[in-house]
Amino acid sequence: MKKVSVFIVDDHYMVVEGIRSLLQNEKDIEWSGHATNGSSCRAFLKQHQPDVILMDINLPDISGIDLCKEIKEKYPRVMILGLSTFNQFSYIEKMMNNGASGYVIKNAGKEELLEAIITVNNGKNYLSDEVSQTLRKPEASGILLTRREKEILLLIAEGKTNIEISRQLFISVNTVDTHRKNLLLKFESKNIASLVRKAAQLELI
Amino acid sequence: MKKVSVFIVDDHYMVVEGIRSLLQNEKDIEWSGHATNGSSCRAFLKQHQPDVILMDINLPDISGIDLCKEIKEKYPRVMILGLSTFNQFSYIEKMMNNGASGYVIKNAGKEELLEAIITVNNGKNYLSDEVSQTLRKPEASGILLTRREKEILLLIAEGKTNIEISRQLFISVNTVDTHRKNLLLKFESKNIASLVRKAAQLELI
DNA sequence: ATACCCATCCCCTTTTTCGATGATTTTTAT
DNA sequence: ATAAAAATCATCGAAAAAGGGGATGGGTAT
Repeated sequence: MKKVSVFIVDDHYMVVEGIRSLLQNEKDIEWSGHATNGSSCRAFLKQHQPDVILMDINLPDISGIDLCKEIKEKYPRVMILGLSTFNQFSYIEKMMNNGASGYVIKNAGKEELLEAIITVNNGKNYLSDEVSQTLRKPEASGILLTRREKEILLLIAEGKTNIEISRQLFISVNTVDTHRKNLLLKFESKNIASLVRKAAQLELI
Repeated sequence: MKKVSVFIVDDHYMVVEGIRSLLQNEKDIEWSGHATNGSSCRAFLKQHQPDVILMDINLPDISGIDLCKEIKEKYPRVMILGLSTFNQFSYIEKMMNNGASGYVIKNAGKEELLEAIITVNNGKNYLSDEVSQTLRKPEASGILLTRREKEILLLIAEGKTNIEISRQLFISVNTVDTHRKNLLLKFESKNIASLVRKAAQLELI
């Protein structure tokens, strides 16, 4: 069986070093290299395409979420594993929506990391129990938001007014207002302040 | 010269592995062990006292900030180096106030880490340029609120209206309104949604 | 003593949100 | 294919917040 080549993008030297150390003696894994930011990652990919990229969400020059999308558009055969300190719903969701095949938290052990790499290399998705549990979290808290509602919740939390949101999404102010009202209902909040706080506590924003 | 024994407390396995890998061939350093949470760290310290502890700020069972204080009270001779993903004023400040001798960001390289360990082991403080730069501008990350403003911020985030707040605090609605305006100014927010989000992200509410 | 910050209070106008309903079209799921 | 869910648009009035002024005492630190 051919070795799986792994490339890592993470600005935290200690994490890169840790993963290198974890993987270096694995016979099925080939260390392809690493980058500490988005642009050097792009430069590397022009020369080589690894099988799997481990990608941190927080990079100095670009969000790992955007970089993920960009890479999947150019090199769809490269599998991407999100990598982050945070087991946070919004991050995981965005990475998966942007084409990532899995998501691993940095406290994962060697076995989990290996399993994740092998799994996504075989074209399947990998989410650890912990992560997929987090993906189900909004249900657990009893608040199920639609795609549009999540989108609008984010914009509200950024401080956008209804009119600004309506322009940005090319919909009527009335529609934005309706979504806003539905959000207030779902969060059992009587105003935006308490809504934003609850959303922040559920780590939805 | 006696080797410096180093113990690490971090719940991120990959970081522990990375640091171990970085330090394992250093002749001046002795790997003392690691813990992934506060309680196993306490248990270890009852048996052995390393020269230096590398301590993550975000631990599952206790904040590294509190743990730092606790350890320095019991074992003042143990030197503590804060370790975090974040170059954030409030964290650095709290760690140093609780007895840490230094603070290292996880993207630090081998040389910096070594220098930090050696320096704090000699009883001196170590702050990287990056970190001490952050410490010099408190306004950058920390918004200074007055007592009353904090109080009112909390009530706003709970969804109270100005009138409700005024009744609760036995002050005029106008006063509450003024505080609200000042909060918006200080947070550079144009409405409550963005204010609450920023406050939540700074963990003020 | 004299600035300075804080907390308090007041007025005004414009903009936005909230609350209550109703309805149509588009998507999604079974 | 059909039913359910989501997204869309709308009107109305009341309430609240945003944005702009200005003003008064009470500590407190130099």
